[in-house]
Amino acid sequence: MSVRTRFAPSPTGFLHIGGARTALYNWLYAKRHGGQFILRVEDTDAERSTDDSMNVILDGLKWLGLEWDEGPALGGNESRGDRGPYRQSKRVDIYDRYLDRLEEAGLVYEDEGAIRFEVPDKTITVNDQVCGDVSVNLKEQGSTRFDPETKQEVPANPDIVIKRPNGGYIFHFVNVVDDIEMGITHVIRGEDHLSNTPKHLALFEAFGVEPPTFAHIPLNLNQNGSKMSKRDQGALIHEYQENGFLPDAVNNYMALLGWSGKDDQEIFSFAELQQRFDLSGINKSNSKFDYDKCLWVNGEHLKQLSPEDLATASAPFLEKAGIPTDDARVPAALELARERAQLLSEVPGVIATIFADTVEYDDAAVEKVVSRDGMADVIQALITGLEGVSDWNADVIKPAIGTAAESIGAKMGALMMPCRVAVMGAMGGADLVPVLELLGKEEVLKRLRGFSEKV
RNA sequence: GACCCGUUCGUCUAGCGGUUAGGACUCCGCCCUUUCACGGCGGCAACACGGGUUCGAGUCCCGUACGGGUCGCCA
Repeated sequence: MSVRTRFAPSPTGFLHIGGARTALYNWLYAKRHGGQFILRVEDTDAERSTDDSMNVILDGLKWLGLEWDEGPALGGNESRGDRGPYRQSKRVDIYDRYLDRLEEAGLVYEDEGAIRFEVPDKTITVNDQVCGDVSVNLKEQGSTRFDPETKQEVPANPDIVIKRPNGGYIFHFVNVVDDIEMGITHVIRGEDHLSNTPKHLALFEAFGVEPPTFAHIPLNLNQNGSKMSKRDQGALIHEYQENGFLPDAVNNYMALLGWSGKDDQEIFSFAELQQRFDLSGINKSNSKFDYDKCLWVNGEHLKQLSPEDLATASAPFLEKAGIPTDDARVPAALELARERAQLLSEVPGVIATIFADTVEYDDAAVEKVVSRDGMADVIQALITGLEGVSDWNADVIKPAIGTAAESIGAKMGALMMPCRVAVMGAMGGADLVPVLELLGKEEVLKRLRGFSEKV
């Protein structure tokens, strides 16, 4: 039987990193085993669900490259796949049919207008692929309830509500019905659902259906050790896109948060993840999100990007910074930028000066250079030395700076930083000599002369 | 509070009875670069605690502590 996994988000208006990671694991598992990845939108709570909030999630999945074989189509009501519809709000007739079956079997009853499913009084064991066997008796466990207000145990009805008085169906019921109807073979979901799973198993049994394989993955926590909320840094997928992360880098980092390839490899291409990912590599304990490491992973992916992909990925950020993407110097500039940027959003900052009409001087950097003795001579030597360069390319420029240094009895190193600040405006940035080449002789001399007035 | 899951450097992790407990991020040195980075090398830093089992426990068992989760007519 072919593997079928699903991601079943509730349309909240955000694609959260926890949800995205769950989607990733389901996607990888399905692809690894040549199966299908299904997207199903759990919008039974009509008041909270809008098309817009659903589309945010769909957009996020598409950005990550987690395309679904079956599910709703972006922006509209069309869907692909023959087991739809893939939005629970459109599946009410199916749920009605399944409820009829439970009624015929005498397993449900009415309670103050709601419909309850009577759970069996016996031990139910979840054979979880990550957590092992977990056993519980729902009748015993659910016979009391903790009241957070009074902090006391109060009597409770262990039978689960599956339909509201207003006719709306409840998560546990629709989740199981849809997994049956959609032929889901493997349920990979957050560990917060582990305690719900015995209820789901009871429903599978009531329908006489063999349940899917379950794998509950550990949760991602924030730096404080509590569940990531949308306010935490790195929590929302669309922010990764805006901040200049590469989708594959985000996938890479998410995979690492809870899964290990069991060797020392940390950087995985998307294709490698598909090859390597397996449930046996999922670890049991919750992890804390580390933004710094996520940045590092992104930087590594940036280095490995082909020149073409780098250009494509950088384009929106260059445009936002006013750098013309059709400038012939852009490819060379991007090569200079990639090795010192961790985010695409940092790329323009590294190379902007190449395309600028005027230099933006960093006051601290200028101060540091200008305060040195003999700086006027240094700048003048640079001007004179570079004026004499006829064939303007890096191989000639660099020795010319050395010669200029000799002319005033200085070492070349003593000229590099002043030259950098004079021409680029700051102590940091892209490799100096290639920048000089890209800038062109005329512009470099113009900047040096302009700077000499500051000295 | 009851039930469930977990616990190796600050963080992500390797380890599946015998290891100088390995790697990565971060941080700090040094080297390379006659600039900024990259890179290379090195350093700091961990088996929650207490009992067992065993010739021998990070690895197995039981407690305790701590963390997380669930206990809805949310998903």
